[in-house]
Formats: sequence, C-alpha cells, structure tokens
Amino acid sequence: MKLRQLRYIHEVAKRGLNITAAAEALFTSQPGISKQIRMLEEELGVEVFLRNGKHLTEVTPAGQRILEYTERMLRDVDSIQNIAKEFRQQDAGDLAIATTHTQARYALPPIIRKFRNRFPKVHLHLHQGSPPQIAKQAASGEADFAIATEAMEHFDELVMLPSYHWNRCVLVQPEHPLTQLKRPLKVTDLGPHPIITYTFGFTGRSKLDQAFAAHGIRPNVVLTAVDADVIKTYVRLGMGIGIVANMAYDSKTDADLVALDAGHLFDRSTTHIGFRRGMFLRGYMQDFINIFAPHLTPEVVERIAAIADRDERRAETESLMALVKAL
Amino acid sequence: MKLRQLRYIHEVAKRGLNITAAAEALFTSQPGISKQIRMLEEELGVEVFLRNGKHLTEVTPAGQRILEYTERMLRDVDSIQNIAKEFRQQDAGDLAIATTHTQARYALPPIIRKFRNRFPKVHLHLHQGSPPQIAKQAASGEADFAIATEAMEHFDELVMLPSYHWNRCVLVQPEHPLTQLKRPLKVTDLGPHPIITYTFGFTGRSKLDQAFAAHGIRPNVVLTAVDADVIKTYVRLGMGIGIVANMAYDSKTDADLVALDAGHLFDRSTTHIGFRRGMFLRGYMQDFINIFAPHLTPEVVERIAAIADRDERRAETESLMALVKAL
DNA sequence: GATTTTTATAACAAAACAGTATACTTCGAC
DNA sequence: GTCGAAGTATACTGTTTTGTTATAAAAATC
Repeated sequence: MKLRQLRYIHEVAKRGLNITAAAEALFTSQPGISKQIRMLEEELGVEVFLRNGKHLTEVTPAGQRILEYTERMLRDVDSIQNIAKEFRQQDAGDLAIATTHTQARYALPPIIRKFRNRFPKVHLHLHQGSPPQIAKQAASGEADFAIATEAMEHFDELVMLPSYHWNRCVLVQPEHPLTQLKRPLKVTDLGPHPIITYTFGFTGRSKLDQAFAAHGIRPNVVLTAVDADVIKTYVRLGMGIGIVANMAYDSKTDADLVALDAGHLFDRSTTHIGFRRGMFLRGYMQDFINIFAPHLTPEVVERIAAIADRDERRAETESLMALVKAL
Repeated sequence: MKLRQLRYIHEVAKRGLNITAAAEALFTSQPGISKQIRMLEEELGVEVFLRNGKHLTEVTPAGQRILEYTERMLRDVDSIQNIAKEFRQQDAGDLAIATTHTQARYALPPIIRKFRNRFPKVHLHLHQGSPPQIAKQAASGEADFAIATEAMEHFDELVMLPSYHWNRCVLVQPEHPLTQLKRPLKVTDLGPHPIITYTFGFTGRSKLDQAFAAHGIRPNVVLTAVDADVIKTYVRLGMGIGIVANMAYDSKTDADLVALDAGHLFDRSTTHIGFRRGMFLRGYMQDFINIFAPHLTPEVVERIAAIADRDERRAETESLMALVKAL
C-alpha cells in the first residue's frame, strides 16, 4: 500500500469516478492512475471500484470503508506537513477560515487586520457558507477553522470553543412609531410589526424564535436573509423592522436607521471557533484564536483539545463561558 | 512522503533509535533506512532525529509530533488491510485479545472454545497484562480487544462495553471456623481473619476495599496476588482466607476448599470488553463480542461505537448494564 | 449509428529502491 | 586514553517501480 495509491482512489472517488479528471487534478497521467488503482486492488485482494467494462460505475462496500480510512490518513499527512512547516518557518503558511457572512462581514475584519499585521506571510482564505457547510469544511480539512454561532456542537470531530457573546438590536426607520417609546423595548412591542431577520439556521436565529415562542407570540416574519446588509436594505425600503446582530449596526454608515437595543429581550448568542480534533495547530493558528478570543490562550486551547473525555470537555467549555466578554 | 518512510521512523523510534535493529525487524538493510529517513527529513525540511555525529541521540520536538500522526496512520493502514481481508475471506484472520489472568483463566475458556469452533481459521493471540497495560495494547493496535474489570474508562480512545457482572466468594479450608456459621456471612465476620486476595488494580479489588472501608474495617490482608490460582495455593497452606471471584472456584478441582458466598457483601463488579475507537471491526470480531456478551449484538456495538458524543455514549452504556446478566 | 469520452494495454524511459561493500564515527570497557 | 565493538553514512550496482506516450477498445452520448 502506498500513499500515492490512496491519494489516487480518493481523488477518483471525489471526481465522480472519473479517472481522467483525477489525473488532471493531480497533474499526472490517466494510465498511471488506472494502473496504481489496479495494483492497490490486487494487493488488497478487493476491488475498490465496480466497473462496467472499462468504466467505473460505483464504489464497492469495501471501497467505501477503505476510503473513510484513506481520508483520515490524508488529513494526517497534511498535519505532518504542517508540523514540519511550523518548525521550519513559524510565520509563513496558509490559514483557511470557514465562516458565515455575519462573521466575515462584521466580526472578523478587525481580527484579520490585526492578524495580517502580525503574520504578513500567512496566506488567508475565507470560505463562506451555512453553518453545516462550515462544519463540514473544517471536519474534512478543507478549512482550518470554523467560526459560527449556530449548531456546531453536533460534530464530535470538531473542538468548538466559545469566543464571544452578542445580542441583537432592532433596526427601524427614524419615523417609525417604536422610536417614540420612552421605555425599554418589550418582546410584545415587536409582535404587531412586520419583521425582517435572519434565515433559520443562521446567526443566532434560533434564540430569536425561542424568545417569541416563550411569549406565545407568532412573529410576522415577512422576509429572511442570511446577512444583515440585505436585511438593512429592506428595512430602508420600509418593508418592516429589522432584527439583526448588534455588531451589524454601524452608527456611521447606518445613520439613516435607528437601532433600538434589544439585548434584554433575547438570550445572548455565543459565537464559537472550532477546529478538527487531532489536527496540528500551527503557532499562527493558535495566535489567530487568541486574537479572535483573548481568553483562548494557546494553553487553554491545548488543554481543552487534549481532553479526550467529551463531557469533561463540555464542562471545561462551560466554565470558559464565564470568561467570554460580550462584544 | 511515503508510507515506507513513516514505517521506518516509527520502527527506529520504537527500537530506541537503533537503525540497525529497526532494519532487522523490518527485514531490510540498514543503509536503506538511513537513506529514507534522510530523504523524509529533507522533504519535510525538518529533522526527526537529533544526531551526535553518526548516532541518533533523541527525537526532536517536531519528530515527536510527527511520530504521533505517523502511528495513527500506520494503525489506519492496518484497518484498511483488515477491511480487505474481511471482504476477501470472512472467516480467516487474526484476533489478539489483551486481558488479565482472571479473564484468561476463568471467563474466556468457554468463550474461546465456542469461538474456535465457529472460526477455526482465525488465529488467536492472548496478551496477558495489568489493566493499564491491556488498555495501552488495545489503544496502540497491538491487541484488538481489551477485556478487564478495573479502570478502563479513562482512555477515550477505547470504546468499553459492559459484558457481565460477577461477585466474590470466600475460600476457606474445610475445618475453618467460618464454615460453622449458620447464617449468611457479614463483612464484620471477615475482619478478624488474615486475608489473601487480589493485588490492587486487578480483578475488582477496588470494590473490595470500598466494602471494608464502608464498615470501618481495616482488613488484614496478608498476601496479594494477581491471580486466583496463587491465592488458592496459599489458602491451602493455611495462611488465611481467600477472597476471589466466584468464577474462580471450581467445585471439582477445588473440592478441598469450601467456598462461602459473599455476593451480598460487596458491590458487584462489571467486566468490560473494549476496542479502539475508529477501528474496523471484522465480522468474526463482532461475533466474538457477541459470544462473550450475548446482549452485545453487532447492531448494539455499532450503534454505541458510532456515538461520537461521549456522554451520550455513557448513557447508552448505562442502559445496557441492565441487560447484562450475572455469570 | 456516429461521435465523443473514457479506460486499458504495451512499450519505453526515468526514477526510486534495496542491497553490498566499506569507511568512518561513537560508545563503552579497561 | 586506547582498543574493540557497535552503529551509521556513502558510493556503487542491479533491480524494481513508476510515469509517460501512443494507441486500441469499450462505454456513453447524442
């Protein structure tokens, strides 16, 4: 068995069982891959792919199992190469972050600027997607970090660390009746108005629904979007009031809108940063985490990542929550 | 990077940094290994080993990290080969069981006989050791299964499944005063007598200490041994009363001793069978588990092994306990 | 049924590899 | 310190493995 053979079957599987495409992606020749796959199958005594004559048609059951282990091995190869790079040149490398629009647009810019100043030689990649996509990218090694607020705890492959708490504000036009209130907002104040907010599964939407449900209110959500820029646009069009993350309101660029604090109406949300368990964290990756969340020092991160026991890890994570500052 | 190179550095590290010894173990030449290690180091741009002139003196920090990932990769290679063997020939292969004397001597013989009848082509290996050694062997891939009663929960790498409950009996010579008791034993009955039992960390010894402590008794343990055969020998010499696992008393071969039931004096112990998380379980391995513990069907085992969440897994395991029958 | 896409085979060239012989270095015993 | 034993690196050689190109053959597509 050779690593090259494993790379080949992995790439062929990834490219929809097209050997030619895999050969192009790997900058090698199609016959070479064909031959190596045959040789691997011969060595193992098991076919990885089913064939209809000359064409690969599907992955055998054995092949599926083999591919699972192959993928982990290839990720470990990456880790070994990262270890080497780290000891060779501590300040250069790649950092791929999978995150949502909200984080990329509002939370990350200052972080990334600081990071770039400190590590100008590190190439940054931002992958944007929905929380499940983000989690998958981090788990598969496509991205080094996943940063998101919603449902990331379900992947045991990922170590998720609480990074900061935030809450929401209500955006209205200046002439809106809600601006006339002389007291703090109540959830029931929002009920009558058409609401524009995040799509389900994005940016703490779940806490929002919980709060309305707790008051027995069916909010009149007329439009949902994955990002605050879109939401603000429709608030400006007068389609309704917006409920967005606090950090999405900028007093300068959004001076034509009024932001009413709503932090007391909803449970705070917590944004997490996570990475694949067992992944080698390069020095600048540890620094990135630390810049993103100052309480997550390399020592803390390492201690938590090293906790094999899941509920112990959860307990430690919970106690970290206290340290997390609101943005 | 090549698998061969990883095998080489792993073996060299394992053999105390002796390349010649590694070459012999791997049935190849010393210069070949030297060269491949150099090539790997050159490719990675990092030294795996520190050298004093020509001799390897220690593993570099980078090398240590690299070796960790290397070891996982080599275990994954084993898993892939096991998958292939499974689909090639379901009834042949190897099965290495790491266990304690007590299990190997009393609990396993009928299991293994049954297993051998069903899978005559499977080669069996019994590794005997202390519970920590056993856990380590299973975690490192040296053994497929760990079977033991004491402290195995601390390795998150291992999936431990409760297999059977058992308790203890007191072994005495026929003329011993305890045989004259007309009522069930009490813990306080044992206090005055010199006791011979298991070494700490073996065969449920901890439950024993707990029971005495609960009654405020300091037992007079005059001799400890890792196995019941040794304990019985000293009971026969009149050195004291023996406290051993129920299953260690055989009414035929031990007819010269009297066994007094002590199941009501101590908390029952539970023996577990465990294997490395993420390991490919061959069909006959699943069958072995099922023979050993009939409630552990392949479906149950797979369901529990697939639970990534540790506390969920623990909950499932707890509920399994109810199904476990006493021996 | 013709065309395109894809794969397998064969032959060849290039590279990688293991093995042998040997020189050299380190270690440990005295 | 000296000497012998043990261990490692280098150079060279023959073999094996690997990738490449050209091409035939088989599916898939239209």
